Amino acid sequence: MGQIASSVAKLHRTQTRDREVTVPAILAAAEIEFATHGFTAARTESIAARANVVKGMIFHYFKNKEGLFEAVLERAYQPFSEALDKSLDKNLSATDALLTFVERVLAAMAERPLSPAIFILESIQSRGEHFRKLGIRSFYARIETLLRRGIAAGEFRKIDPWHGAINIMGLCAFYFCAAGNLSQAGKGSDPLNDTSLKRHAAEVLAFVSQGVTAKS
Amino acid sequence: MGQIASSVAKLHRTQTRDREVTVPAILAAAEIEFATHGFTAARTESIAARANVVKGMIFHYFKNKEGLFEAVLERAYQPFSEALDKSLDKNLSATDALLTFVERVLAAMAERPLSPAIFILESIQSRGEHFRKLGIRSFYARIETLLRRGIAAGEFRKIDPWHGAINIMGLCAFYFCAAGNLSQAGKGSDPLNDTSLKRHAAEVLAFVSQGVTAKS
DNA sequence: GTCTATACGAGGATAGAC
DNA sequence: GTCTATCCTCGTATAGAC
Repeated sequence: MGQIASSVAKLHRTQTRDREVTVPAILAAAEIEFATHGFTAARTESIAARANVVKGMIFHYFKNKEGLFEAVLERAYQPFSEALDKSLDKNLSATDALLTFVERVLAAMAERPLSPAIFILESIQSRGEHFRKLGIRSFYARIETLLRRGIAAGEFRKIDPWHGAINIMGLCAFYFCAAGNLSQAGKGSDPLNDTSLKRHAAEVLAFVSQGVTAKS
Repeated sequence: MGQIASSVAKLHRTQTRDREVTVPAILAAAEIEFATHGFTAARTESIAARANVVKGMIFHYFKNKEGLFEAVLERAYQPFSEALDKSLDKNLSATDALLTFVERVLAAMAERPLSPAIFILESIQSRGEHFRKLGIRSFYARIETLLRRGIAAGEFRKIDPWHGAINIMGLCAFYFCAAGNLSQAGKGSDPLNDTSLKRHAAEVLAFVSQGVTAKS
């Protein structure tokens, strides 16, 4: 066998990359693809290319496109769920618990700027079954409970806790979803760079703080 | 020619429906389709079926899918643009102008509950060229100007006008985008019925009002 | 202006070698 | 586990009759 045939054989030889490399690579690539295109418009081929694997691997590890999507959703939801857990466990006043929560949510979004888009896309496309599995229902319900506690304690004004929870999440998330346009519509600086994100966090915290607390 | 052949001929005969019927029907159907699926995942076949016309009509009147999409975007944007125009023209205090604007935006969204989703989807999928044509840039810029005026007058606290504009739009729009899930995640009542929408409007107005005005 | 029929490409998913 | 090759469906867009 000559050198040419040998290197062709090399090209075709199975690369040894185990699950622990391939799966995270696919998940990371899929998050980008789903977050920018939504479920249907996302292309498995693009995901595979970005993850630097072959398309078949997606079906090997996740059965089908939907299985991959659910894995991505679950992975994206975890930081938010944890943010809520951590903020409620401690014995904080309602105000402090809420602001801590918002801070953590914003930090989670800053670390994963695409995750808000995934949830919004899922919401708009109304494939709500996925959300039920993730326990989104209880997510909002727990924010509601926190708000109710603050109202009862006289710390918050008499907002509707359900709408309050939505509005607070909206303040955090909308910026990230609109960032694509904002970068064109707005100023020169990238809305997702560190400086912009810090300012966003500060602005939202101030807005929430002043928006929900009772006038003294 | 027998009766059977005659009625076949009737079935195939051109229906006389002019542009003034067909075009609005297509636009309305397309708004629903694009708002729930986004540009790529939207199906011209579904749009045609919903509009009760034949698929070819879409290409006849709008050249291609993208032409239809732009027409839908333009149609969806108008009410928001008008809401801003009307609120700024009058000689109102910054506070009154802002609250009037928010009220009008919310009314426009209530009337067209899918329009926020269209803009968010457009934003996420970053086809920003469309936005530039619509003048979204100046849209946000004009809200900024209004906020700056209120800050200068001492009516608003020292928020960042750029983030303030985004946050205010986020408070209005997020609810509509999340409505799909909210209906499952939340209470029994439909988040888009009259009662829910009125409450949303009231909650957002209160949140904005208290969130931006300077403490006296 | 409205219809039918169809070309044409894209993309999800599978088979089977290594 | 990884790769190539391929099947098959679906969806945009066009051609051309009426």
